[in-house]
Amino acid sequence: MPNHRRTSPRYLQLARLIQERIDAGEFPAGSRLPSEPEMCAEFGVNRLTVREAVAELERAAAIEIRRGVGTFVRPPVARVSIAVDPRSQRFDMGSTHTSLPDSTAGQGMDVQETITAALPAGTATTDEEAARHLGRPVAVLSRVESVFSIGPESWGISTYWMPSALLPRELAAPGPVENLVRTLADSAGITLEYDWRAFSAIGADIGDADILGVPAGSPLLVREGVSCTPDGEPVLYVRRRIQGERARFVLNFRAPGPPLPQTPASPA
Amino acid sequence: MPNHRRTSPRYLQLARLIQERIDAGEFPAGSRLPSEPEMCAEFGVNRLTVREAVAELERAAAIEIRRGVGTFVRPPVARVSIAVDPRSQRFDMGSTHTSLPDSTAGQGMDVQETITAALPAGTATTDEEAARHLGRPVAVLSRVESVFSIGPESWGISTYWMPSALLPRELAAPGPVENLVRTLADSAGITLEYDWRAFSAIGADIGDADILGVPAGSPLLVREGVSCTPDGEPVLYVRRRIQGERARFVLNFRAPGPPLPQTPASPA
DNA sequence: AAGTGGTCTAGACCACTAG
DNA sequence: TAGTGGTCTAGACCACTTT
Repeated sequence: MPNHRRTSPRYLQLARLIQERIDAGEFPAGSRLPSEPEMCAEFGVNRLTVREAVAELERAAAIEIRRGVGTFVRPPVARVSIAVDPRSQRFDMGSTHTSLPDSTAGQGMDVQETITAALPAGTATTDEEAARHLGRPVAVLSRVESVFSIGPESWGISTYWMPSALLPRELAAPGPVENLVRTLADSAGITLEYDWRAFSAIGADIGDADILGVPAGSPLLVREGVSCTPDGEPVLYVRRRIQGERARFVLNFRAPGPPLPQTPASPA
Repeated sequence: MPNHRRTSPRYLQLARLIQERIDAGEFPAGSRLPSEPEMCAEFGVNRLTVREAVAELERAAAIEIRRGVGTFVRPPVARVSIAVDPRSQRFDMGSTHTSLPDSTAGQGMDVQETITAALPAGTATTDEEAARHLGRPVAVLSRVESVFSIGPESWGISTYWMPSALLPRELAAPGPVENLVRTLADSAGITLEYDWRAFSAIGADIGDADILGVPAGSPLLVREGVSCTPDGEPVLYVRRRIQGERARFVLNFRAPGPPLPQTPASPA
C-alpha cells in the first residue's frame, strides 16, 4: 500500500526546529549551536541525521560551520554595491574596478583581474550560445577566461567571447590585465557600447566552485550581455559569475545623487 | 603530526570524475548514469560515498535525480526573459505580467500573484533594512508577502514594505491581486517612479525553499528596490526572489527593437 | 589532549516508479 | 515485483582548532 501522507523526514523537521529557535532568539547571531554529539543526545537521533539537518541550514546560509570549532549562527552579510546608472551607461568602459564599503576591513584593497586562459571557442554549450548572441560562427570566436579577486580572495569569474581577429596579443596569454574591455576596444580602434545586459542566478558548477573556493551549487549572480559598435555590430559577449552574496548590482533611475542601499562603487 | 597536503575526499574525486565523463560525451544530455549500486561496485566505495558525489553534481545542476527512476544528465535550461528598457523604464507600473518563451510547453499560461500575508513590520532584519531604505521608522510600515505562480508552479516570492497608511484594504487580506503596485498607487492617488533597483543572488532560506518547492540553498535571483513619488519621496520597498534558473532580467540599451537573448517579455 | 566537524563503511528499511 | 533513490542507524577513523 502506497504511503499517502507521510511526515517529512527527521532531518528536515530538525532543521526547521533549529531555524525556529534561531528566529526566536534562542541562538542569536554569532552564537554557537550545540555540538553534533550534544544534538544527537538531545533529539535522540544518529549523528548523520543531525549532520543532514545542519547541512540544510548551512546551504540556506543560516549558519556557518567552522571545522574543529563549532557551528555558529550567521549574522546578516555585508555586500559590495556596484552602481549602474541606466541613464548614462551607454558606453562600455569595462567594469573591473569597484570599491568596497567603508565598513569592510578590506577597504582599499586591490581589485585585480587575471586572465587564466585564452582559447579558440569550441563546442561547449556556452560557446554556441555566445556564437548565437554575436551572430557569428563558433569557428571565428575566441574565448578568454579571467578571475577577478579582491585581495587574496576570488570574487568572480568572467568569460569573454569575441572574434579571434579582434583578440589583441596582450590578452591572449594568462596574466593580470588592467581593463580588458578597454584594451580590446583600443587595440581594435573601435568604441564599444552596451547592447544589452541581463541578470540571472545559477548554482556554481564544479569548475567555478573550485576556482571561487565555494561549494558546488553556491548561488552566483550572473551578469551577461553583448557590447557592440556604435553601428550596432555585436562584438563582445561577456558572461560574468560573481559570488551572489558578495555583490549587488544597483541601477539608479533618478537624478544626480540618488541614495544607494550601501556604499556605492564605480560603474559596472 | 598535522597532515600537510591531503588528497581531496573520495566523494569529490568521484564527482569530478563523473563530471569529466559527462563533459567528454560519455554520458550525453538526457542519458542515465549508472545506478548507485553499480557505481559502488565500479568504484569500490560505499553507497553513501557515491551518494555524496551525486549530491554534489545535483547541487551543481549538472544532473537531475528522479526518484525511483534513475539519475540523468541535465540538458541546458531554458529560461524566461523579462525585458527592462533602461531608457523608458521610469514609471513603476508593476511587474507581474510576463510571457513565456514560445519554446515552452506552458506558453500562454497565467501568471498570477497571490497575497499570502499582510502584517505590520516587526523586528526582522529585512524589516529594519526596509525602514532604512524608506527613511521611516519600522513602526509605521506594513509588510505584504505574495507568491507569484505560472500555472501550478511557484516561480517567485515578493515582499513589499510601505507606510501602513498607504496600504489599501484590498491588499491587506490574502488572495489574488491583479497588479499590486498599480492598486497601491491608485488607492493613494499618487504615481510611482523607480528610484533604484538592484540585482543579487542568494541561496533560498528554509522558508522560501518551502514555498517555492526547491531545496534550501537553491540559487534565487533577488531584485529589490525603492519606488518613489515624482518628488523623490520613497514610498515602496520591494524585494522579490525568483528561482534563479527560471528567469533572467534583460536590460536593453539600444534603440527600438534590439535583439534579445531569448523571447522577450513585457516590462518588469 | 580534548573536543569539534569531515569522511567513510556496513547494513537496514522505506517510498517511489515502471513494467 | 524489481529496481531506483531516500532516510536512518551504529560505529569507526581522521583532520582541524584550541587549551
